[in-house]
Amino acid sequence: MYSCSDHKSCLSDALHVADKICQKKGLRFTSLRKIILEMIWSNHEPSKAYDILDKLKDVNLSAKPPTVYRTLDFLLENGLIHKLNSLNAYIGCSHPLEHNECFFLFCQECKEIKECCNKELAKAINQTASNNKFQPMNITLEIQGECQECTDKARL
Amino acid sequence: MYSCSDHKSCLSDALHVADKICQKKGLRFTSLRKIILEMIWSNHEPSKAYDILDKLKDVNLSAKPPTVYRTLDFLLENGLIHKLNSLNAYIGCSHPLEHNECFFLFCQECKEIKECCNKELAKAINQTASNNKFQPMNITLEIQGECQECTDKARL
DNA sequence: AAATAAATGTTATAATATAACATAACATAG
DNA sequence: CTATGTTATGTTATATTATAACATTTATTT
Repeated sequence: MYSCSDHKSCLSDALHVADKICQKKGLRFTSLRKIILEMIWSNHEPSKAYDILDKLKDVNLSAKPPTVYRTLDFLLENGLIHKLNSLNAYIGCSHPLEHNECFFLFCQECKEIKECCNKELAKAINQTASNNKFQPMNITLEIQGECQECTDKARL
Repeated sequence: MYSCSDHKSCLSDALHVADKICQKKGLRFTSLRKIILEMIWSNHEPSKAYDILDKLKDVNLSAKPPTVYRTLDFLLENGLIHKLNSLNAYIGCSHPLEHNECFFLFCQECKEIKECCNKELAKAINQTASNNKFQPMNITLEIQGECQECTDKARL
């Protein structure tokens, strides 16, 4: 699904923005936090907590589940990653600076995730909530399906 | 959130429709399936698998996790219940006969769920997917927040 | 340099879910 | 009605995801 012409810059941008955000908020972007964010950004596929743990053990023998989950919590709280509830997995946030509701397209073929923040859609969702006299606080919208590239490939 | 004036009929309707659907599809609405669907419909709150298991043990000493999960799978496959991914919980489907995309409002105060099938919103979601050249197959939309009643109560 | 706060280490366990194989109940063809 | 195949349930074991609670280390502030 993805055509990030240069994933290296994709990754380094993410780390740079994370650093910036932490500075701004007076938070510490420790090496553990950086390493885990780096792992999550190693590709555009969602990362599983225990896969992160396994990789982390290569550099940090003493890594254990709380090591990972605490760090994921930190990254989640600060909008640097998102949790995909339908997959029990985590993905880097593609625009942590300009944030509001955002939605996910997950291709079941190539396993890649695309984050899409669409104001029209956000409006429609808020409208639905308000029609139901409901005050939305947290929205999970995850669309599973097939991306164009994979559909095309299947046709060959 | 809910004002089903008569929950007994709410429940019996659900069981009746489930029976009808199984008959139509040539499936067996066994007593285990019926009991579990009944438990899920005992209120409008999402049910957790292991809570169902605990209750089930009162009537079926030998119940074990697969007993519950297999039955949940059956009910899910046949559109009689939905899984709420953001809660790891299950809720009865309020209109299993006329089905397409449906969305959920979960009140964090009273813990009740309202299923809302809104064609406008479904259209907006499909539009977003199609803008991204994406073929949607399965949509998870779960809105957490506060319902009117709970907001009002908090104001007292 | 001491006191405080924040981050990480560590042990244990909780909560959610599935794989694999055994047995029982039901459906149906002969 | 009974042998046979199929569907459902029982059973054992284990995988996966996540958190609680307390100890230690590292950083920050006084």
